Amino acid sequence: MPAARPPLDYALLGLVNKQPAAGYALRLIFQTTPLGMYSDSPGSIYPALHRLHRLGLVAAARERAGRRRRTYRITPKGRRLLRQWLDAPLTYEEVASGNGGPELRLAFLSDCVGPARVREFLGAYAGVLDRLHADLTRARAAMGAQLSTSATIAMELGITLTRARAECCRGAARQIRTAT
Amino acid sequence: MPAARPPLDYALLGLVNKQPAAGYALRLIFQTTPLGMYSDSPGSIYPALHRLHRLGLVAAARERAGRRRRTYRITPKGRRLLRQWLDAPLTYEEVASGNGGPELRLAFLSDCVGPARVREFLGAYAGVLDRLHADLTRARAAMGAQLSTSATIAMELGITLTRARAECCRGAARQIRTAT
DNA sequence: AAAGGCATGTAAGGTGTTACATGATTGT
DNA sequence: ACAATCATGTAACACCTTACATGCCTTT
Repeated sequence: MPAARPPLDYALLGLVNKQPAAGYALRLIFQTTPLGMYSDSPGSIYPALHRLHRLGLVAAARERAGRRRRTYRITPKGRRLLRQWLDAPLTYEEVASGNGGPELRLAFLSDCVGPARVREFLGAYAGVLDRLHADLTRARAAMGAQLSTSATIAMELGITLTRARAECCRGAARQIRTAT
Repeated sequence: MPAARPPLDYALLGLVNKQPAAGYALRLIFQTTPLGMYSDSPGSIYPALHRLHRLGLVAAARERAGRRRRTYRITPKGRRLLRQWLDAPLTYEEVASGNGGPELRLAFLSDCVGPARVREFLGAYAGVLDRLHADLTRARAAMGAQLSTSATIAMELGITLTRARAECCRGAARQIRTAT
């Protein structure tokens, strides 16, 4: 199996999979959507596209007409890697780490798999979130009174949002179920 | 003003500010609390402590009795930097970037400032979240139908959680207000 | 013709990750 | 004595950030 790539690579791969695009257009997407958590600066996007190209995950094409521009599209190899990343089971660590990994995968899921898999993913996500919620609740009980006021608030915030996230996932999964 | 430090440095600074601790104990904290979003591996914690020491933000002390261990405590200079980081106004970018910056600051806030400032921070956070919520809602409307099913779900998830976060903040702020 | 946005690129520096390595202390 | 845990450290590598740099195209 190929080596794991950084999140930015998967974000780019997912975007060019949906539709071929140039670096600048991808930067704009990062600036104007909730994907804003990723870089958006030329110093990270262009090197990332170069290494995706070097790895054979995307193909580059110069455009003749108009502006000097390099359009990238995904290759079969890139599509395989993307698919593999999307198919990987959700781990507790991935969810607990709190980087947007699961959401990123969710964003691209429908471009590669059917609604059944999306529903399964949402169910798994909700399940892991339940476990995380239980652990956080336990941790809060253990730390109890030694937390400061604002630390307690931060903790409660984390717990509440974990629960809300799980409920959102279940709600979305139900909608998919009824729509199928 | 001193240069901005990476999030891990502030996390460590906030922890040793509350109570002096050794590297290993700090690692355990990262492993067992919602701070788990930060490293926890020896290869990141120890170098981070070394550079905090080099910068004069923490002081190190070998323990004579028992295990070979190096306990770190915050210095006045470190406390100033921590305070400055906590006092900095919340920016839209900090909130939108979606790394846990605001929550990290919140976690340590009560160790340095009074409840009035905590309340103010929560209010500001809620306000920025409202703006972010409006922008996300607008972005969803703009992208509209060109999103896939799962991408729509991811988008809705982000919007819903942004709102939930704002409500949590307001709820917490109210509790502080009544408790004062 | 000038200005502003489009479009890409690179270099330096710091930082996180992974893997490896060492040794002391405690428990059994 | 042995194992597990405590406790720290380093080296290689890839990555991101920042800053700088270039030039074309479109608009005014």
